[in-house]
Amino acid sequence: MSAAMSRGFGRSAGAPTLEDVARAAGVSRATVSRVVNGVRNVDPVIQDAVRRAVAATGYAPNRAARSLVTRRAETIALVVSGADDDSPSASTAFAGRTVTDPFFGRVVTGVVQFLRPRSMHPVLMFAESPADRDHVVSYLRQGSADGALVVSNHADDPLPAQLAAAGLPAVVFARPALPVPLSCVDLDHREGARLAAEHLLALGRARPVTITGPTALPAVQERLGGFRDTMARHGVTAVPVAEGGFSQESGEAAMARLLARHPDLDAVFAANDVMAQGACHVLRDRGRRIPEDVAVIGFDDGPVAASCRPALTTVRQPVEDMAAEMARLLQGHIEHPDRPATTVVFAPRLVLRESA
Amino acid sequence: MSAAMSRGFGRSAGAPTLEDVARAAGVSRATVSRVVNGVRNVDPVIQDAVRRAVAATGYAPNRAARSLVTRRAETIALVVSGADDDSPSASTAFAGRTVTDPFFGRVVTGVVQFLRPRSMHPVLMFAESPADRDHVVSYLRQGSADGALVVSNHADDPLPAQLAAAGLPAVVFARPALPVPLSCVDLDHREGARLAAEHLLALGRARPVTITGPTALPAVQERLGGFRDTMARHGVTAVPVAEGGFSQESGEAAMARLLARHPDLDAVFAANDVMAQGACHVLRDRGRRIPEDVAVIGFDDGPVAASCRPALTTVRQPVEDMAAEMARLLQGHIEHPDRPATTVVFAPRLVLRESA
DNA sequence: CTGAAAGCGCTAACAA
DNA sequence: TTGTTAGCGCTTTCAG
Repeated sequence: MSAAMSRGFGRSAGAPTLEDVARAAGVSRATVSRVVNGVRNVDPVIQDAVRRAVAATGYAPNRAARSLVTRRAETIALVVSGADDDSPSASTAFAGRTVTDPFFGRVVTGVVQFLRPRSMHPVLMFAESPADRDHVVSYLRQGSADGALVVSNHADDPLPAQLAAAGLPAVVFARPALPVPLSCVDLDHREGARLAAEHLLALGRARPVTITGPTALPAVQERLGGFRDTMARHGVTAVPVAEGGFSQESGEAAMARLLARHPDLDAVFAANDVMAQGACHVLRDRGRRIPEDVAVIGFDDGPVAASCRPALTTVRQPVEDMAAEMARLLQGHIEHPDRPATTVVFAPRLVLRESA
Repeated sequence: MSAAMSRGFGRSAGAPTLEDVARAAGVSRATVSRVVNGVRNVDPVIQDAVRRAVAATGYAPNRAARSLVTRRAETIALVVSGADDDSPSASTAFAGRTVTDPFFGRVVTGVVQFLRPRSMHPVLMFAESPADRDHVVSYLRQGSADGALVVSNHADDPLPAQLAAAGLPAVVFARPALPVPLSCVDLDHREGARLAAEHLLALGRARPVTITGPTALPAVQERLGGFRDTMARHGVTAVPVAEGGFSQESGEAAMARLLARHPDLDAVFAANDVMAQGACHVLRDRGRRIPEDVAVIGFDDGPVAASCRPALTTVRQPVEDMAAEMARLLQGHIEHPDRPATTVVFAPRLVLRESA
């Protein structure tokens, strides 16, 4: 018996390997591998012996070694792709806005909901500069992740196109401004706006205004279009608009402008809950009662909607479901590389609370 | 020239390997490896040739292969470890609460702040059941990640102990209820509570009450202790207490109870901002003006603190800095396995806004 | 049904 | 300074 063997399982330090388990069970590496990976055609008796040996040695398969041969990382990247940030503090500020955004938390929730049962976990990445985007691409090309889930908060984010060009599996949240040959999940924004408009109309409001998000976003355009069209169809031809940036401050500013120009407004449709909340603050400060004097409807139904006062009536976007669907689509593309890109559109729902 | 070689770089499909680059540059694999990894002692001229070949072939180093030999995943796990969930919907509900919690977003922000410059990315994991925790441990033992950053929201989370027992590098956010030989970052909770108490005292409030978090948490105990001690030192001997669960609803309920028993209260110190917000709602509904009739102070200084009305005066916890420090500590433990565990305590700061 | 053997792509001694 | 070589631990034909 060699010195090495007399040391026990052949290694004094380091984790036990297949080799160690094989020796302990008195079989070959191949057999242990088959048992560990649940491949059929293994004698139950041997199977048992192997399992015992695995437990005895405390064996854990080495992921790198496995990936090297299977060519699968069993990991996917969840990329938050923001606008290019030109500010000097870019490196420290980065996606703080986004990460703190409850919307992001809901996306994570949905993605994890799908991944967890499959024992997979997302790698979080932020891309806000050309260098970041290249990094994401090379991360995937290195095989560190099998595919990417992209959530952009910028209208013409170049990342989806880069990913598509590199032939990497990816799925996008919300249809990009420029069409890209990638699968994506989206909401029927027009329908959401219609829901809001009809509710306001049913409430008898005839002087509505709307606070939009950055108009470069297709989603923003559709919400605006859907709202106006529905109002027009019911005889309300002019709907004053103020553009916001999805932040509470921008919502406050937009509301203030709208109030100055249209003091007689009786309803507000904001492109997201956070801006709606900002609008509520301004409205209250100006002495308007909500919903008596002014009805307010938000969009998203994020955590703030229920926790602010008055609680927000809003158009719910099933973000968790959408995110889970993204993960499902991505898995499909990873397993079937030539599956064509598809778009899955979700239906919004009006959630009635106190503000309208 | 062989058929294989005439096909170009030797492979009709698959990503280019070191071998391909070496051939294109007319050098050995080892040299290419040195250039790619920035190792010195390589002739500048050759270095250039290699770089050119890398660009020409579109080479990207295979992470699995590298990890296999370096024994480093260059990845760390960010684990959100919740209480065991017994509800039937556990698998779908999981850490939704936590992920949507802005606190979590701040942790991610801080961790990424440290990791990003190092081109590393965190893998998100949730652990809420014994099975989940075992999974986290085996994930690390497989070498999928080099270490773990643990954020528990449960007093006696067994995960830190499991990690320590397995000898895996890990750092914990907030000192665990049971001492564990792991590094951790924490806040000086007593000091934070002292800050709040002194401010209330300076405001002339003499009938304060406090809404705590789950009292099993050491942090909660210290905030309570610090608040009471400071009050006592200034002659306020009895401070009514109501226990909450960190949620807005629990804050509302606690406030209602307190109000019923002590209608003459003139100040509230809540263990977090969310409960403080809930308290404000109840106070307002009962006709109390804030801060004129009742001064309210929260804890954390999360996103809600600034966005609710009245904006919350609160004790700021530098979560981002703490999270970044966690990552830094973890890196130290990964690179120097026998470095002893340490605890880094951060100082809180009082942020004055409108509520007190 | 099981074992032997050939790599996956890369790094790191060790030679030259 | 550069090349040669030996694996890292695993999966997977291919024989038996």
